[in-house]
Amino acid sequence: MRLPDLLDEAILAVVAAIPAGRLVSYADVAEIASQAGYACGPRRVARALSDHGDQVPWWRVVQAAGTLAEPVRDAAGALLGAEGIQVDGRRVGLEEHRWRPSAAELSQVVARIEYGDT
DNA sequence: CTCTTGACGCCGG
DNA sequence: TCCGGCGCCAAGA
Repeated sequence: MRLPDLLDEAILAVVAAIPAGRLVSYADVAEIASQAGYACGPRRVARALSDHGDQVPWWRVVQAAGTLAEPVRDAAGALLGAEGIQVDGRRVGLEEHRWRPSAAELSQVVARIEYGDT
């Protein structure tokens, strides 16, 4: 298990900030992290979660089309259902539950990154 | 250095 | 809607 680098920590901090019952896409996480000063793309987010996802609510991160990532489809579906999100087989309502961090929430994320807390 | 490999995304058909 | 194709980008081999 690789040790998380600085960018991983930033990505994890963003995911950790997603409220229960809300969703974001991999690209959203990449965008938020970039706004926080840690530029990266969706594929980088996917890898960070693949390596260290167990430390954060990874199931709140879904694909841009609202579909669940194949390798973790079942687990994600169960966890999301437990949070009251309707799971239609392989898809969820990303648009309806999408989380867009306010300026305040964004600065909180930045602070947690600086603090080194995930 | 090149090549493959993804928990991805966008655009066409 | 569902694919296929291509772009993207960092990590390993």
